Amino acid sequence: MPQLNGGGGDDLGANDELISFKDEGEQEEKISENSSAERDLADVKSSLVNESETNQNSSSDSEAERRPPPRSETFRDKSRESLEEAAKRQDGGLFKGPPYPGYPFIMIPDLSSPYLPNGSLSPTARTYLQMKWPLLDVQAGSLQSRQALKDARSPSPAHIVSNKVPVVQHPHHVHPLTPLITYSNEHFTPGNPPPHLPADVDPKTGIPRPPHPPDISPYYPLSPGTVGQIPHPLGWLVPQQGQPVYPITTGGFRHPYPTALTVNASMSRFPPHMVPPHHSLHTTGIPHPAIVTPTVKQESSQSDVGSLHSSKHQDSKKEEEKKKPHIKKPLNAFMLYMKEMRAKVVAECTLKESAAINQILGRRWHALSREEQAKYYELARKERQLHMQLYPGWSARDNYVGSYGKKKKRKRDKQPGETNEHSECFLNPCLSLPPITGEKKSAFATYKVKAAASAHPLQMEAY
DNA sequence: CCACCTTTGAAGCCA
DNA sequence: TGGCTTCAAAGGTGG
Repeated sequence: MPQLNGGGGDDLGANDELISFKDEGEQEEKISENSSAERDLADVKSSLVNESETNQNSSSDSEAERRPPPRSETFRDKSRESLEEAAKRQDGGLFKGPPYPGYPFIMIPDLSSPYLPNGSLSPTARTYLQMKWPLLDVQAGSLQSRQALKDARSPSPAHIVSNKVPVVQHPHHVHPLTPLITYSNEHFTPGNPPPHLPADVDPKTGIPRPPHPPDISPYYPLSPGTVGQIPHPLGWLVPQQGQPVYPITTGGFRHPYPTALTVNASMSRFPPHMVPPHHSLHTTGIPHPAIVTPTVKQESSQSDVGSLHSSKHQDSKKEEEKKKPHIKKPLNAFMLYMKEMRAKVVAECTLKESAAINQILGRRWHALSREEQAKYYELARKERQLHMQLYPGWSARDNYVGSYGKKKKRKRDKQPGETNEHSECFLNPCLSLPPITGEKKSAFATYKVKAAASAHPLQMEAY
């Protein structure tokens, strides 16, 4: 059941993602913490040639073996524990951060008071809240009531508001949708704001500013100066460009649903009834990029080509497909990571082939610390929530074979250890990466179920 | 022109 | 319930 049911209550911690973290072992954690991304790539570049040999000799160093199966229970226990501890800490004084650095979702035990006693925003809180705020807004949106009702932890609507107000009023905050709208504003038409939107457009960026409710002062102060006062919490997402709030994407990080996020931005500012239903049009009337109309998506009806179908039938089919636009799946954490890092890897490794890049990215993904991965997990969770908001009736099943006329993806008939890495490695040392696909997948499948047992309501219902 | 490759994660499907 | 499959992005490659 794709319905969002627990989005409101999981705000504190995205437990599903918490348990999604691969317990890579403390040893590897330390290693990854000590290694910067750049160094990682450098390592990949410089040592991968030998690494393939090393891996052969020391199979124990393989990804799969180095990382024991996720200990979801322990992990969750730690999470709860640290949550409580974090709460104590916040009560007691300076918010010093989580006792378990690897569990960033519990950094902010109380969103209603993300500030330090001196009034400043806790750095960690700041970082988290910028990812959190959109969710708060979402909460206040269409799902607010039912989520609040469903999850006892979820604050009442009043609380939601009260949560939101102090947060958004903070003078140093950045756009609450920052994490989500860092992808693209390419669909914004600065001079032509949606009719329902107030013509409050940032003169410099052309980004429509959210309205400032009379009872809420500067809701999302997007003035560049303000935004620039603090480091962008999602610098990992935001290319260092002139537009910190809506950095674009060329090349690197084009969001799957830039307009969706824009919609979310709008949604966050508008009452639930204004939230667009699950159709392909954004509130601005611009088709949602996550929605690929069959005419654009070549693969939609290619199976019909050469068949005996009449053009009439094809036309009707096209019409049918037009009526049912293809809504893409929300990106998962790794996909988001790939989007961000691809350009960098391409630049550093002088590679262009995505298969090769993805291998590197996959490796780097595993080298990320939990904190770093947590950002992407959290963002992915936001993505899913937003996606559910935008397309309440959508299900991944809709994109399954047959439902959209897509061809069946070819089966992967390679054996687990049988990759073409060697040939590619010959061409490029960056590609000497250990094959870890099968093991990881099954490992994930295994712990996923465990995760479900203790997952937050969002996933609990799915299982 | 389009499937394939390659990665991880989410979710669907099936026994 | 567990395991497998599909899809999401990306862009070069090859049939």
